Amino acid sequence: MSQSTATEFDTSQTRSARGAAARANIKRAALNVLEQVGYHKMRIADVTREAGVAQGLFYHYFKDLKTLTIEVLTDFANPATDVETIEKDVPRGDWYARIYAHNHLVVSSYANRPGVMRCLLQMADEDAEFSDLLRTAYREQLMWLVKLMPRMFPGVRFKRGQALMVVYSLAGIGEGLLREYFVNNSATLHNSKLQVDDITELLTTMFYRALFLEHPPAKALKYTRNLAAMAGHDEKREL
Amino acid sequence: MSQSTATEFDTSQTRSARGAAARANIKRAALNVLEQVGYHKMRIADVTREAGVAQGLFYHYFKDLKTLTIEVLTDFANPATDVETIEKDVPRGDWYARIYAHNHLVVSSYANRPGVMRCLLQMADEDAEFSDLLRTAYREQLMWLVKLMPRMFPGVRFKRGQALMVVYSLAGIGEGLLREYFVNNSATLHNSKLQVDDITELLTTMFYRALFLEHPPAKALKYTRNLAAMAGHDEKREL
DNA sequence: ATTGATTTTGAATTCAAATTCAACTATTTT
DNA sequence: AAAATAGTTGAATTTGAATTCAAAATCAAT
Repeated sequence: MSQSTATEFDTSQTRSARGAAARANIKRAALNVLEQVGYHKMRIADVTREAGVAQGLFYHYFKDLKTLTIEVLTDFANPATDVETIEKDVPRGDWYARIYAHNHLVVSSYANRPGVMRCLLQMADEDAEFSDLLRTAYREQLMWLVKLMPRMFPGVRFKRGQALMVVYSLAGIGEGLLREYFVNNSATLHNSKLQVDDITELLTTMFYRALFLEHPPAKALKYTRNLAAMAGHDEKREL
Repeated sequence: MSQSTATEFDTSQTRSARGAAARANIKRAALNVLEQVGYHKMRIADVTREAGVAQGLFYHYFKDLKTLTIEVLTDFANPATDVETIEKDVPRGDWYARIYAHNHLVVSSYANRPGVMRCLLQMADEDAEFSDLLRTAYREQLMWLVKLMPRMFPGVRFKRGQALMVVYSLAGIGEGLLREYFVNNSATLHNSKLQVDDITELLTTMFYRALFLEHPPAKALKYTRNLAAMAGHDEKREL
């Protein structure tokens, strides 16, 4: 419910520029604390210490930690939802590039702010309203593909809701891996020292393969080009 | 740290069958509470009320909520990790059936105890040791496939760690969908009224497609047979 | 430079929930 | 059936953190 941008006034909010700055300062501090310790371990004292203000000031600007956190996380997540921006450099009809662009945004977010990404999940798990917000945004992101599926594959007579289910399953390709790689910092996965680009490429490749039953065009690939030969199902090689 | 099975004695644990029963009763109650309200909202009073005992009794058997929860969740998750059992009905070399069997277990768990599945994630997020436990088990599950990849696809020269990354990305196919479908009870997804079997089939199909660049054998399919035609990338149909 | 509004402080208070424990009950042993 | 041991109760206490608030500091306007 609370609004998205930084400087507005809403009864309990700021009356002057000074106040707005103080309020923003607390939000900045909160983002740091969230990144470091996560939502459940965060305390009001942590935030005010990080902000360098007295504990009581917190209540001048925010109702409670949850309200503050939701506001901070909403600010953080909002830019990510603008499909226009995401696809701005994508050539028309270049599906690989299009999927890549979407994935790149997510992978970057995980790479840059793993702690905050973790908090998005924590808060979605905590608060139904915030959960809806995120899930709706997520679904919107997927809808362009869902709507296209019937035209993309005119030979398929999709069942009710089936295209959506397919896209959701595809969209999951990244989640587990990114969490394991960036949030949990899995030593096993970090054995293969990968950059954001490599990971994005991997996810996009797998997505593309499941969607089109084709490996993406070789010219677009670096890290996964060698996987083009990963195909066919040789009955003779069992076990 | 704490051990897995129900009836042992470990200083603070039971000295008689009666005690063992009381202890088990509290665990049973805890599982119910976890299913209903989740870990973060669970209170000791909730558990003892559900168990029908006084609050003080809790401390006779458990150190704190976290210890109890980890024990309960470990009991819950353990049966799921036995690869032998999972694959017992799978014909040798039937990859579709093999992947299906693994997926079926996960989908069933989500369908039967969505709340507890949610708690697994909550606790993994909360406690590093438990997180390691789950993640290690998860990785072990994936390893059979990882180890097989080089023989499966002799034409591919895998880079260091690449097979693992590929398998992790595939394994993620289900996660987001299952969470959305069962934990969040997404109205949008529930539009297509699906059974456990259908969902398992969908996930398996997508997994199979990304892995082999082939649609699974039609005879194995019901819900996703129509998706076989979802293939090829027709350059002419843009937008 | 005085006034009035806004911001800031930090110690005191409140609060929800965990934790303790002395007394009580049930069961087993001798 | 008395004694010893184990299990159980629930009211009283402790804990840790949120919340309040009277007083102090800052700032903008006249």
